[in-house]
Amino acid sequence: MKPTPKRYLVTSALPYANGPVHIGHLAGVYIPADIYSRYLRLRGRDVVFVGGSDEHGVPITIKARQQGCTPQQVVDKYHAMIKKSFEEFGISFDVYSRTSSKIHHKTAAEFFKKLYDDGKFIEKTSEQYYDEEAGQFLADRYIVGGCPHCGNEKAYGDQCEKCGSTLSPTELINPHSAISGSTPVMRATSHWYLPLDEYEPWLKQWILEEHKEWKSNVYGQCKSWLDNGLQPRAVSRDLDWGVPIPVEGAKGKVLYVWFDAPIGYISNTIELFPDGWEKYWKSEDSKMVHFIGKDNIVFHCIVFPCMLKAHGGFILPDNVPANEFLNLENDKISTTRGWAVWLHEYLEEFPSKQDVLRYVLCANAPETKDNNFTWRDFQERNNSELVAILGNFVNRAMTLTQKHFGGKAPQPNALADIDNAALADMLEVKSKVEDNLESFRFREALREVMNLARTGNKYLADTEPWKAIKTDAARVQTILYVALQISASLAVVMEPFMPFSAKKLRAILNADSSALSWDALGSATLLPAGHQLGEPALLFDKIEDDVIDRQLQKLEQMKQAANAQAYSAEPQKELCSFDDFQKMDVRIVKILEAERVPKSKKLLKLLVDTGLDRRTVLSGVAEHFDPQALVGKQATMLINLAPRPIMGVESRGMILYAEDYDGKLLLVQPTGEVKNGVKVS
RNA sequence: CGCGGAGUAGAGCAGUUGGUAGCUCGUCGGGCUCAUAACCCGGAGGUCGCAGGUUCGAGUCCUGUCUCCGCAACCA
Repeated sequence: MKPTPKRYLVTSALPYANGPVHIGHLAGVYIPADIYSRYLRLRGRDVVFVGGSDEHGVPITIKARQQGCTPQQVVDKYHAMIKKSFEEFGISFDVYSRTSSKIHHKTAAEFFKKLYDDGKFIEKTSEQYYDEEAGQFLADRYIVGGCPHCGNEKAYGDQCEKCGSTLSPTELINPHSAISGSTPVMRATSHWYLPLDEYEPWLKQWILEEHKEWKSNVYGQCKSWLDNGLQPRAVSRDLDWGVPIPVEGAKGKVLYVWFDAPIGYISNTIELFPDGWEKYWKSEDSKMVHFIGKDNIVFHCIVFPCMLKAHGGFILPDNVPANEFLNLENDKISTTRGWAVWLHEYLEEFPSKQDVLRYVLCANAPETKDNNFTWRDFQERNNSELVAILGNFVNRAMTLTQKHFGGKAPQPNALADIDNAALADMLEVKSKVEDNLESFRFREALREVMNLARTGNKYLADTEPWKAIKTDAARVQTILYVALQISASLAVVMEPFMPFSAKKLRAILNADSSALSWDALGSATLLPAGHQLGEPALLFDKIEDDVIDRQLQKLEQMKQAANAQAYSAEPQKELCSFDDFQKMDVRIVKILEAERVPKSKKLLKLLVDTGLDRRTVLSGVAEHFDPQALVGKQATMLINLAPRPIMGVESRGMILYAEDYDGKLLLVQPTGEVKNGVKVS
């Protein structure tokens, strides 16, 4: 067992400031990080919880171009939105800053300079595509062209999404810039690289040997990268938005965001403690924990530690409890497809229900695997857990005390076994919650909180004070005293998870947080006899079906709106001659048989009657059609396309489909049945 | 055979070092009536993706296999 650290440095992934934050961000990163930080503070530990917006990188410049504003305006807008959302949800950052800040630019530049001066980088020159019209080098993703493998016209510079093959920009046929549409030219540019490969032996020792306790998803992911061998990574880019490279001859170059962003953790700590930041970052008795999502594992477990190591003098993360992803209604959360629950909108529709969402997202957090958020589950957990178990218990204890003892905690008498058992359970909750939180098992910790409320309900059901009051008021004094102690303990233990409701409960109990300290959690004297309780109120309210139905409708509408908005008819291709057209022999054919090609995801093997012969055609549409649904249908086919073997089967022609805006495929058919083999011209 | 993660009751999820399969919701039956038709007890429901193997004993370890998710442009 390691000694208790002197201080903690808790970081949470910097959200990218090109959009608002949604429930996935909250569940994966910010709620666990906040619970952890709040818990540590309650235990009196020295903790600094660092957050901030990541505001550099190409996508922000693209967004600015699209919206006709400056990148700074884009990040100003989203930074403000994101920051506000976090505040409203009680994410208790000690500092929430941004990477466009002066301090960050200075810190990141100095960090780079130190590594540069110490000779930690290697410099390489390469040829890259340059967009002369936009006046900038193009990231792979922003070069579009024909896929050399499948002929897809809209393949990206790094990958063709149609056939799935990995590409490099130079392979594209007729490449053009996604920014200006112009044809890019090759131009030489030099960049600095961080030779990650040189750190491999050290990383293997540090992670694979010394951090076997990391979560399996994190450890496994790291092991995979290390086993595959690391490559040097460019730390600079040709771009005008970011932290300028602070060396001679680097005009027009900025730090690559992956290098720049994690330094934001340091910058933001400096902003908070200009004089005292170093002890958090450079003292071996500090413990650093990074809260991130699974997509960020490589940066926080491999790249950033290498940067810190190369720089020297910094501590390394003690743990990186990365979460998996949260799905929404069985579908991947996606900004572009409009499939998300945005925090700022949630608060408009569920005012002062931050804790309900905090509760649901923590109880169902994707700690070990991707999980699913559904509005029905949200309603269910609110109604049958928060309302029926937690809120109801507190309310029972309160109303009984109100009714029989004028709202004052009664004097307890001799404790029976059942009282002692309840108090013992209550005391145990403290160590259970602590153990779980220390090892990042947040959902389990939260379950212990709810179990305490369940214990309370059972205690009341077993002791039946409403009956006992008729015969033995002295006994009821003890019972309600115990029930009130459990309520008070709940107020304490809820605090990290549901800070708003904890505060409300303290008001109901008329006790402040100094009386209800974490150290006193589980104590049988949290509310002394004679203590005057506050005004009774309900902790949580039921959520009705119609409210949930409205959310479901809204999601559906957003999705459709996003799809419709994303659609615009493609521009006309360059002119072709009548001769070119005449070369194509397009016919109406009938599909006779259809079956899936074994081992393939997308391919269907079709037998068609062309009127001339019967032949086999392959079609990459298995994800869109049930083979049987195609049998017997007429279709339009290019019959003189050069035969081509695909996965060992020769395809002789191509069936034509119309692709709707939402990606759905439709057969192209004549409006009535015609003879097989008639020409389309 | 690219790599990693995951596949456990109707649904959503736990199962830390191998030792009689759990939790929440739902469902069925009973109890209670202080409580936001809330609470408490009990029952039914799983061959732990599939097939082998190691072991006295495996959801838990090993091998093979199927399915889903993710994978260093961006994205938690």
